[in-house]
Amino acid sequence: MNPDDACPIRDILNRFGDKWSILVMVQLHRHRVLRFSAIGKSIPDISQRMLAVTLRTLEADGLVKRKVYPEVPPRVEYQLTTMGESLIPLIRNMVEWARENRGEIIRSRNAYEGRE
Amino acid sequence: MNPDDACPIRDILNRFGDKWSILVMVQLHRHRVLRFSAIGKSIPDISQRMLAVTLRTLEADGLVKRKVYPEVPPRVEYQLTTMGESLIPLIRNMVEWARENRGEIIRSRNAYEGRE
DNA sequence: CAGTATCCTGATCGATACTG
DNA sequence: CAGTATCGATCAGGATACTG
Repeated sequence: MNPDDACPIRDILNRFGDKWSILVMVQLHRHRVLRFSAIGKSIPDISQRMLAVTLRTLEADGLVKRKVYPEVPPRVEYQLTTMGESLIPLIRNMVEWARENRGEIIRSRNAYEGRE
Repeated sequence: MNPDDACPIRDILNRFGDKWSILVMVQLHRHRVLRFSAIGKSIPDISQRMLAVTLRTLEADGLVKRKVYPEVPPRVEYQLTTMGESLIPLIRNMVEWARENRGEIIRSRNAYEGRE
């Protein structure tokens, strides 16, 4: 009843409400481990900047682990942490819900447009 | 072609990534039915404008039903649609996850700050 | 009461160029 | 390869005032 009940979600969920975080996490989950450039290829329309920013944020939150190999040329590998993996089932549920309801939402939007 | 067309999750989830949609839906779920001003009171820091905008979007998407009573002064009641209700369990899971992991995320953020 | 209409600010995001 | 730096555009969101 207290609005604070939903407050933790605001802080946390806002991170995944951004444009790329969920997409990056899904790719990392699918491939287990990916290099920077490989994530970029798996998400063709993400810019280098936004990929870096997104990975930095996910890393800071402890959802993604970053491992640097001291080689030349440099190699950096990313993978989900245990906490990051624990979020995957929830993301999957959301995707599933979106798939099931997308048609109705689109229809509703069109109807709403037409009624004014 | 818009990438949102190909990726249902981006189109749908972006709506709930905004600042107020989830909070409004949670309030409507808890009270079953609420008037405009009552939602505002249950979410003290939402502006009148953002409440109206959020409700309009949720209504357009078919997640919230709006009922106007032809009275003076006007009375308008909002409640979740069936589709809106179907989203509540997923939101609850997200809130639950956020509660369980919030501590670790905060600690991770602090550690990340300190390491550079 | 239940909203609109304006105006404005800060954040988000993208393009481009550059680097260890 | 794996980034960072800089700039500019776009947009979500807030403050305030007004209305049927």
